[in-house]
Order: sequence, then structure tokens, then C-alpha cells
Amino acid sequence: MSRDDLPPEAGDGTLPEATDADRFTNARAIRSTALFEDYTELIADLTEEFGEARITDIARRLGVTHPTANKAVLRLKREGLVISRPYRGVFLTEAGAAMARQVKARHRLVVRLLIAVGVPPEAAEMDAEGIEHYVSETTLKAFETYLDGRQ
Amino acid sequence: MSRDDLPPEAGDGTLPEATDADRFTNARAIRSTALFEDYTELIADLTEEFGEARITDIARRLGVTHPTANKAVLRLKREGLVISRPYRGVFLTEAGAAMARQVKARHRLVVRLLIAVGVPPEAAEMDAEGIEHYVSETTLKAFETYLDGRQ
DNA sequence: ACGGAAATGTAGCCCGTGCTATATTTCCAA
DNA sequence: TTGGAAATATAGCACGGGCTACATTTCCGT
Ligand SMILES: [Mn+2]
Ligand SMILES: [Mn+2]
Ligand SMILES: [Mn+2]
Ligand SMILES: [Mn+2]
Repeated sequence: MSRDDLPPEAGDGTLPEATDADRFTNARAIRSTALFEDYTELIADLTEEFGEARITDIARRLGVTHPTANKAVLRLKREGLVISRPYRGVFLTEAGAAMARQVKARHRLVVRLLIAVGVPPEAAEMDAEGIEHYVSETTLKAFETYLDGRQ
Repeated sequence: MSRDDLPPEAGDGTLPEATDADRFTNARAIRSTALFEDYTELIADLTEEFGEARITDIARRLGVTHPTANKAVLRLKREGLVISRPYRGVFLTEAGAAMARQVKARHRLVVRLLIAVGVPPEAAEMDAEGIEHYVSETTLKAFETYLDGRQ
């Protein structure tokens, strides 16, 4: 039952295959940023709609309590993604706005692709909320190419 | 700046749209089961390869330390997904095996679809590790239909 | 102008998911 | 057979991300 011989890399000179651990490690790394992505995207939406993003509105749209949203905003602030003053609205920094733009683009593209392969729009919108965070640049490019190529 | 008038449901008799909060709540729920899904799938793989799933092998394949894997196995045990005796291997219960089968099928289907729309296999495999957990039954069905329909 | 309602902030709890350090057990080779 | 290496278990720390309860501040209608 020896399994010490699982190839950590190929014996020859070739690049090692992306190992299982790489995949899982990648997924864990993404998981830790997914929440920030959802927050920045949402704050961008609210700011566009109302001129500011209030804690209460953020919390309601996310389906969490406001203390939860408040804590998350503190983390966002710590990471330099938003600015805010006590008892006032939350606003994206340039870094936050950049993240929001990128995430929103990914979100839309994922929804479009899902619909293009036959997923009902409702389900596409629902599933995309999770999927969007795990779609790499490479895959995004492929989605674009696919969508362009079909008319 | 009044936003108390955001429609919680449509004024008429129609079903309320899946609201933003629903989407995020759904994604949060899935996030909390994704780890179990990866573990059961991996334990099934190791069991098939070696006749048992050892903590060390689980940890190495996931790219975490063995105390982390050990703790996770305790949670899996608590949820009735695995059985194990101290200092021995880990084995799936019927429920765990069922989860593993379902997750593996989803994993493969997601990879196949990504490749079918032009994603390079390497990237497909990488991204699928995260995406797989967020694909609903409805979307899975659509993937199957799409893949069948293209020859 | 002010009093109550709404919004925001904070404290403190729970549990998950990672880690390091250390103890214990099992296994294998000499 | 036994001693050391490998595997496993456990303790304890950190932090994320959820909650409730309560304090504070802001806002608005009378
Ligand atoms: Mn999302
Ligand atoms: Mn999104
Ligand atoms: Mn996975
Ligand atoms: Mn998988």
C-alpha cells in the first residue's frame, strides 16, 4: 500500500502537472476573497442607485444582519477597498472600484454564458453568484470567444 | 433618497423575483457544504486507489496540514458522512458515498462543459474545483442537454 | 426645538477552518 | 523483538463571518 511514490513532479524535465493540492489551494484562496468581491460589487450598485451605500441597505441586500455588514466593512476598510466615517455611508476607494468593475464584468459574462448554453435565466443568475468568483482569466477569455463566435 | 420602496415582492399576484438576498443566502449555504463535498470526493478516490483513506494522504492531496484534515474528519464523522477508528483509516458511510458520487458526477460534468465551450483542460480542471459546488440541478440538466445536443 | 424612530456602532458569543507544537500510537527494519 | 520513524491525535492560537443584545448617533415630523 505504498503511496510515497506519488509523483510530486515528473521525473523528467517537464513542468509538473497542476497537482490536486494546487487546485484545492487555489479554491481556498479564492474563497477568502469572494466575500470582498460581493461587497464591492454591491457597494458600487448601491452608490450608483442612491449616491451612497448605507450599512442597512448593504445588510438587507446581502441577507445578513447589520452588525455582520458593519464588521465586513471594517475588514474592507482595513484592506483599503472602502472609506467611511462613523454613522455615514460607505464609499469605494479606487482599488475597491476596480475590484467592483472586474467582478461585475465577470458576473455578467458568467450569466451570459450560462444562458447561452441553455440554463434558464433564473438559475443562471442564482448560480452565477457563486460561480463568478472561481472563473479564471483564461476561462473568461474562452467564454468571450465562445459568445462572440455564436453570432 | 428613499429606498424603503424596494419591492420585497411584486405588488400583483405574481411570484416575487429571486431577490438579491436570496442569491447571496444561497451562495453562503453552499459555501458551508463545499468543504464536505471535497472531502467525501477525495476520500472516495483514495479508497478506490489504496483501499483506505489515510489522514496523511487526505491532507497532502488537499494541501493542508494533517491536524486540519483530522479536525475536518471529526466534523464529517459528526455529520454521519464517514466512520473511523483512532489511528486507522477513514471510510465513507452510505450517506458519504452518495455525496461523493454526486459531487464527482458534477465535477466531471462541469469540466466537460467548460472544455466544450473552449476552456483549456488545465484551466477547466482548476476552475471546476470551485465552480462545481455552485452548480444547481437545473443548471446541471442544462449542461447535460447541451453536451448531448452537440453530437 | 425636540423627542422618538431609524440607523449605526460595539461587545460578546459561537463555530469553522486554518496553523504550530506536542503527545501518543503504530509500523517496520535491523 | 525492539527502537526509531512515520502516522495520528490533541491542545491551543488566530481570524473570519455569522448572530443577539445593547449603546449611541442621526434624522425627521410635529
Ligand atoms: Mn458572488
Ligand atoms: Mn456577483
Ligand atoms: Mn471542489
Ligand atoms: Mn471536485
